[in-house]
Formats: sequence, C-alpha cells, structure tokens
Amino acid sequence: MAVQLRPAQALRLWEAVLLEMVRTAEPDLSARQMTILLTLYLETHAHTVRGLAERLGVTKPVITRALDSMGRMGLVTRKRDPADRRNVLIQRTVEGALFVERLGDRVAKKAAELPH
Amino acid sequence: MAVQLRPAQALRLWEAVLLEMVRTAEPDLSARQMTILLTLYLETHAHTVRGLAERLGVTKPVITRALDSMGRMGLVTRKRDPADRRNVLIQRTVEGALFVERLGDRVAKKAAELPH
DNA sequence: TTTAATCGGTTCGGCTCCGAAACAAACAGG
DNA sequence: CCTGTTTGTTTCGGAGCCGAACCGATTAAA
Repeated sequence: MAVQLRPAQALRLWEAVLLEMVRTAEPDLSARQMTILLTLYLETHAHTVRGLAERLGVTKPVITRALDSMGRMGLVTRKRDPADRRNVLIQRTVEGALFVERLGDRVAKKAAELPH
Repeated sequence: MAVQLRPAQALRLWEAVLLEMVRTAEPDLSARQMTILLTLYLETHAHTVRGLAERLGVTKPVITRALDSMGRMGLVTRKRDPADRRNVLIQRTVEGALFVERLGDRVAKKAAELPH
C-alpha cells in the first residue's frame, strides 16, 4: 500500500521535523549537505565527487567543501580509488549511519503523530 | 487514520524532496527560513519577531534578517502593530501562500510515489 | 515626569560559503 | 615519452550569515 499523505499533512510534517532540527541544531546541515548525506546512505553504490556534483546540479568545489565539513563532523570519510587513483570514493561511517537512522526515526515518529 | 510511514520510507521521501529543491533551487531557503515560513502559514495567529525567535530558539537578528530576505523574495510582509507600536506583525502574501502550497503538493506527490 | 522595561533593527568583527579559474595528480592514446 | 583528458582540490575576491552589543522608538511603572 502506497503512503497516503495529504498536502496539508505534508506541510505539518515538514514543519515539525524542521523545527526540531533548528531547535536542537546538533550537526547543523545545509540542504545540500543533507542531500549528499542521504544520497550516500540510500544509494548503496560507490560515490565520487563528480557523480554527486552532477546529481545535485552543483559545481565540484561545493561537494569538496561539503565533504570537508561533514568529514569534520565525522559523518563521512574519503578514500582514493585503488583502481583509478584520480577518483575519490566517499565512504560511510558509523556515526553518519546513526545520524541518518535518527532522522528516519524522527520523521516517522512525527508522521505517526500527525492529526488525521 | 494516522499516517503510516516507516523510517526507511521517511528517508527516501526526505531525500527525494531535498534533491528536487537543491536541483531547482528556486527561492533557496535555509532550514531556518523554511521553518519560519511554515510557521507563519500553518499557525494562523499573529506572529512577532520575538515570538518567532523564541519558537526557533535563535536570536532576534536571525529572524530580522530572515524576514528581510524573504521579504525581498515577496514571501512575507511586515506591519507595525497599531495596538502596540513596538511590535511588528508578520503578514502572509499571495506569493508566499502559493510557495507553501507547492511545497505541500510536492511532498505529497513524492510520498505517493514511494515504493511500498 | 522620570525611570525602567520591551520591542525591532542595526552595527561590528569574525566566520562560512559561493563559483570561476588555476592547479597537481593520474590515466589514455599515439 | 608526450600530449590531452579527467578528477579532485585549492585559490581568489565577493557576498551573506552569525551572535553580542548597542540604538531608537514605544510603552509601562514609579
């Protein structure tokens, strides 16, 4: 069964989750950083800087800087591709996986609490 | 009937909507700005700068600047409170309402397209 | 009336981010 | 080799945001 979510409910859900994010402001991720993080943890194949830049429709430095800051937060790691040493493969971390998992739980919880 | 959304589905939904936002990047709103906008359009009572600052847990200049930029985008307007002229009441605009409405439709559409 | 409190806005130095361009390293083909 | 391409990073000037502190206007209290 597909997920039934009316536009008004969607907005309430979006606001509730955003408000909790802004208020707690743990690792404060921008929309771009959050998109990169979710892409990394939901699309399981290997990811490169170039691939992420194309997917998001941004330039390469944006990805490099986002990976820098998320790396400082411990959410991702980088490794040279041994097969083609020009490439950098972005790798997941335990901390990053936990962060994404908490986000999923948070959204699901807010959805369950929505008025009918 | 409450909204049923598993954590894995929630993450897919979040990623899909964020990706579309980043790629189109129309009015590019930060998490704080988006939260303010949704608060204004979902909580129908009158809003002041101070009230919004408390709700989001941020300082007043943050709200002032967010309202400045959203005002330039045509998403909100400000008006002095005639009853207490120290207050500034934030007002909705047609353009802002349309923006919020599009967001709701977008999230609902992505939710309906989610795999089971 | 004078003093204090409240409200939104502005100033300030510091920090982050932006994209275009230049760059170094690594491959590919002749 | 040597030339050209690809990949990720760095540099650069410019723009925007940050919170603490301060400011001017307004209201409330003494």
